Amino acid sequence: MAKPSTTARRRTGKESSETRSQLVDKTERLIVREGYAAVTSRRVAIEAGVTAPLVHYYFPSLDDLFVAVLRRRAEQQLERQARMLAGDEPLRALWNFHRDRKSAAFLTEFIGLANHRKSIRRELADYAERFRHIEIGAIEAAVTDGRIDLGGASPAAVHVLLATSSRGLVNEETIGMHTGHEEFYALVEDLIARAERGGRP
Amino acid sequence: MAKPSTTARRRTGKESSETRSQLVDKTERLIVREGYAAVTSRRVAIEAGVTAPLVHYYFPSLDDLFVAVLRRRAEQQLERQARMLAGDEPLRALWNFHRDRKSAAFLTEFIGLANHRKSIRRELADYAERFRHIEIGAIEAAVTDGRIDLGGASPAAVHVLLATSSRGLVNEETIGMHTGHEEFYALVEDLIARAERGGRP
DNA sequence: GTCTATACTTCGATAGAC
DNA sequence: GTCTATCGAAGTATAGAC
Repeated sequence: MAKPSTTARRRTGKESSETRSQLVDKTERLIVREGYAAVTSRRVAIEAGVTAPLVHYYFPSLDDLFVAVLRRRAEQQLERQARMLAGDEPLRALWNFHRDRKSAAFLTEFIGLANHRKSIRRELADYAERFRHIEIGAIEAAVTDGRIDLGGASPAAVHVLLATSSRGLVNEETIGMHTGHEEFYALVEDLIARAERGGRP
Repeated sequence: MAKPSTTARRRTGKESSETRSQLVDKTERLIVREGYAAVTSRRVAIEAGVTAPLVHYYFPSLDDLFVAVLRRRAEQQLERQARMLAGDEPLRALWNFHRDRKSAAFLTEFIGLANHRKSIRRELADYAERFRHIEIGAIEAAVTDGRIDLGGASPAAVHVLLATSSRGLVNEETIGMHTGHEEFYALVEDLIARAERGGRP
């Protein structure tokens, strides 16, 4: 992959532009379906039915485009997350939230991107920490209210368990792995059911 | 990234070649340090101190190079795995084995690669399933022998938990996330200690 | 077995017309 | 706001000399 430049530009499209929004749409699709390496200004342009220079008009560098995709998706997910956590069963809600295939694929690609692009790493880590703090807070609140009982386990630890394993499972399924998955799902179901009916073993 | 060709070649370097081995070495390093997107025939050639066409002499396409790297690493890991599982504490051994930063980074990159390259997907899934079956077998044997007690949990489920969460934790650490990690490590330590001293809660 | 030379493609990005 | 035209760099891969 060629090195992106860091030069500033004079003209840049407005955030409110419909075309700009379309470019972000198509890029997000491309990332989820074919991976971040499939994202080139030419390819995005074709998908959106415009020309490559127009992509650079809105996003001077490809990193700017990646960051825009990340921000939009993260803000949407923060809203979904808030609705999700409003319910009465935070553990089950979280588990289903993280098991979403598109979310897992999206996050996997951005972790890969972040591994060698500093500007994306900072942005991704900030968002991911925000999500985590909110979700841990929801679990803690449910424990305090007596709605769930983790049997003494730390809410933070339980959250890390659900978040990392769900992503891992989806990754494995994507490449065709299945061994142990059914058993693991049963284990998580059991843990959630146990916590939500009061923590008796 | 440009499309690799699938054309066959007439001449190809021998597996025993020292140069070939160096190319696989440098590529592995590159993948772990900078990600699979950093692997190009020119870049690998520079790292190994040879010319780009020589890379194509040994590996007609870049996919062939990736597969060679995967196979060599997997075979080395199968040997390490066997030594690891020969000990008396299979759960702790597995946990440390999977927590290895290089292994986690390597696997993360290949999962990303496998998501959009069929030949690599098959190869990776086959190896990963081999690893998993062997490790589940070791856990099952320890349960049967009475060396550990999982409290009724499935060995397969426990293995999936350790394997996926360890990889996820390393990924998160790499981009600078830490929230909940300490608590999660404590949780896993507790689970392992409990299982290895006989399963009492 | 290794290298030079090179064909050909695609990339990110820019200038400037419309 | 969108386009055509284009630059220079980098990509995969091959042919053929040594």
